[in-house]
Amino acid sequence: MARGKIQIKRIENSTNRQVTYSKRRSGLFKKANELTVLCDAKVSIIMLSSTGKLHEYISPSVATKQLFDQYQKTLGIDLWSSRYEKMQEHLKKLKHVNRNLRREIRQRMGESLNELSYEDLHGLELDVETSLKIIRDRNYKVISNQIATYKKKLRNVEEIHRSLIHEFDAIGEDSHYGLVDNEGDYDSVLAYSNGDHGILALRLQPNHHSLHAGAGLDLTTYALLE
Amino acid sequence: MARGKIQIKRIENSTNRQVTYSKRRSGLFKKANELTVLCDAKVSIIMLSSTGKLHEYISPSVATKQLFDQYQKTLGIDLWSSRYEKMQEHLKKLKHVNRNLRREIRQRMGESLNELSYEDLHGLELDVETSLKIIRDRNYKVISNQIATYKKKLRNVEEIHRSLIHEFDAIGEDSHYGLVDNEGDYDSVLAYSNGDHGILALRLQPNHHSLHAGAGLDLTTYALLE
DNA sequence: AACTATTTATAAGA
DNA sequence: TTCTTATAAATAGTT
Repeated sequence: MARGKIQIKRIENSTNRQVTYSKRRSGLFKKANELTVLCDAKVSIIMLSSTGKLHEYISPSVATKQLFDQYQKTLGIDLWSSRYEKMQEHLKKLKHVNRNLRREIRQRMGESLNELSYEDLHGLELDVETSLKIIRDRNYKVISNQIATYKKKLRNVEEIHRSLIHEFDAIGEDSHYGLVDNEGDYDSVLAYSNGDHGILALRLQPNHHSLHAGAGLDLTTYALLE
Repeated sequence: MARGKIQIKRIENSTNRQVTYSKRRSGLFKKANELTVLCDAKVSIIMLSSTGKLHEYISPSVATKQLFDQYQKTLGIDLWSSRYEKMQEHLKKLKHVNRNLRREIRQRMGESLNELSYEDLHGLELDVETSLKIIRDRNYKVISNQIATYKKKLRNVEEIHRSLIHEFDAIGEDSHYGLVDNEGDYDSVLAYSNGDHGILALRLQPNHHSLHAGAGLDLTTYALLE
């Protein structure tokens, strides 16, 4: 545009290209700024040079995001926002659900009961009662399974023990005392397994025990099983 | 730039502003295109006029999104994606929390107990027992408050009734029979209020009642109160 | 980065 | 809007 007309085509000389890029870029930005001021417009320019460098112009008082938002809104293009909004909705719903879940737990724990009507409060009581019953049954089953396993193990060991004694007697040896010590251990295991009669009773009449008595019994049982 | 210099400041005349916007816009786009070709650059221009109209220039062979992606990548600027990622993280966390909350509720209801260790199962039992106790106490309190209110109301009515009878007796009239019928209603209300002795007993020894007996009692009480 | 001859953009008017 | 045109501004090539 001066000292000779140029063809609008790629400048092959890399240095020249760089220089022209720099000059024209500032020219473009200046024009953009004038336009912004003169016409009260919002302008965003993003440029990437052939060498990968990035430059941008953005009208004063306009956030790039804001302009892009309007851009999308105007063109109806899904750049990101529709996905973004869907996510936001999803988030909102999840938060709401979580709030409700928390409230339900709190109420099942006996908090925030003021919010409940008579009917709901009563329903909650029945519900928690049922739940407790189920949990107790489960607990009983787990414990009695354990005990059954121990009993079975015990019977096996006793069997082996008896056959060993039988063998020893048949041979007529006197290495007997060492085994008597072990027999003491078997007895204590037997004592544990006898404990389940009490638990069985608990199950058959679970509601005749006070809460703490029941809890205490279970605690003891656990201690025995470990 | 011709036929007189102008100040770079907002053009107040709306028509002139529009015209200038249009002219300069095409000028800017032309320059942008020249820059694109001459320097092998990628350019995106987005403009919003003061009237809200949007125009854009985008270098041939460059998708806007692609350019924005590079823009973000190059500058590391949070256009959307970092916020998007944060949201996604947030969502993930919420979902996780949600899952846990649901599991807790299920377990408090006696489901999915397989996942629990002995200790946890036992802890859960104790926990639900405690919760049930709290809920029962609360239930009792609500009910007894209601009963107290009814009693108070009843006393008022009785008071009025007595004074009425008194007045009638003093006057020596014989409009007595009609009131006897009403007295029957008062008695039945009295019967309700006496029901709370049973609930009091429940509270004092709440664990001596079977679950279903307790529930039944509460149901009856509600029926009476309604 | 500065200069400047020339091209280009454009303000005002039609 | 578009065209015209006098003039301001941009800039290619040079230093």
